[in-house]
Amino acid sequence: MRQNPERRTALIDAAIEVLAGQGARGLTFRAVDNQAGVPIGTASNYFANRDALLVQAGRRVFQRLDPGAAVIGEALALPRTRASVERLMHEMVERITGFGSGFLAMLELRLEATRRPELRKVLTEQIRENLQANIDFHLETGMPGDARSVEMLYLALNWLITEQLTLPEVFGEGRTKELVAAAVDMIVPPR
Amino acid sequence: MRQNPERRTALIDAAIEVLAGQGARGLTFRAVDNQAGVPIGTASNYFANRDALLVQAGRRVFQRLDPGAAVIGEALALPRTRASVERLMHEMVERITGFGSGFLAMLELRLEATRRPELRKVLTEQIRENLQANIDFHLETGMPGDARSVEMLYLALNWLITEQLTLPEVFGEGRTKELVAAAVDMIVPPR
DNA sequence: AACTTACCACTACACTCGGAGTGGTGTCAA
DNA sequence: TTGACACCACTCCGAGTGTAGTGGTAAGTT
Repeated sequence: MRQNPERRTALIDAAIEVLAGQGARGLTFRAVDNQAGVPIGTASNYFANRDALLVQAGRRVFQRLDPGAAVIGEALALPRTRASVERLMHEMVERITGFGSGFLAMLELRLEATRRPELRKVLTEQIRENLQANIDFHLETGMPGDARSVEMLYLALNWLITEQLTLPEVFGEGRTKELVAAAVDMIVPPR
Repeated sequence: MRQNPERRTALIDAAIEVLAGQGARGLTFRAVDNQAGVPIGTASNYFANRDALLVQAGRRVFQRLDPGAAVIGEALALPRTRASVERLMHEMVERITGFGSGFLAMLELRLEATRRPELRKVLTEQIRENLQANIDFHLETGMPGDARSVEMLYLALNWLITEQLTLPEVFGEGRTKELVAAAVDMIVPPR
């Protein structure tokens, strides 16, 4: 088992691209090697089997989807109004949509998790943490809305992103902003 | 190309189960044959190729997810209140969750649609119709809320179902009812 | 009633493809 | 000099597709 960390990360990122681009069906060691531009057989050396690759991809996706400190800092400077929440939600949707392959890979992984208990455990943990962090941040900053509001935004916006990434013509990409705004308007109480 | 319609339907339904159970990766003619309990090679005789099978599965899922006339009739007899909407939404979530393999298959198909224009066309069409029918029904019956409310419920409840079917421990299955109720409370205006 | 046509279930198989894994060699750095 | 890793070649194996072929059955025809 090889240990070069940069190379390992590069392989995992390649796996994410493969997952998004070719689906779980296309995720093979060879495909990862090709995507990463390394010689055939390399991924074999870094991951004991396909399962290990999936689990590590599962962790990595969330790591990359996380907002940076910059976004957090910016949020702290905003007034505690519904308009700010709207802005933050737009930002989040933009950010995630911008890393579309990450979100699609996560969807693929969710479906895989149906059949792989270990992967399910990892994803559940990551998502719970993520959601809880969002709730805590929201409450601590004193933005309008409670924990329930955050959960609802989580639900609505996740499917909005899913829709726009998988079947963009259902709503039309132009309606994204409008729908985000509507979600916030309905879910977050005015202040 | 064989034409026996019952058998064809049985094969497509088998394909849906395979999609849900083993993912797009596992969807092969052989797997479908096994699932349907017919001799190996049968699916080959009914579908020109894997694509055709996917597209037909795409249509079938929606056919089976459709509420029957019974549900429609029941809805018409309800008072035009938020409580009724809540009840209808519970019913819908129950119904879809009850055909979990159908919903999961649809998710798999969505992801496949990313790479298959024809499948994307079929799914987009089905979903637009479906959503529009929901909106029309809602408006015509005079239930509280407008088109926007229906879209929001669509967003939130779809992801709720996704969450419960793929990573049930994130929220816990026990919270489904509560979350549906919360969604309706926030999204549908009181009347 | 015998014949014919058509359809379909079922079987078998040839052929291809692609992946997994392994062992070996070269290379660089400690 | 030794160990770790990149790179490469090669083999084994399983799976899947598509097709050709066989037998049976039902309906229609003369």
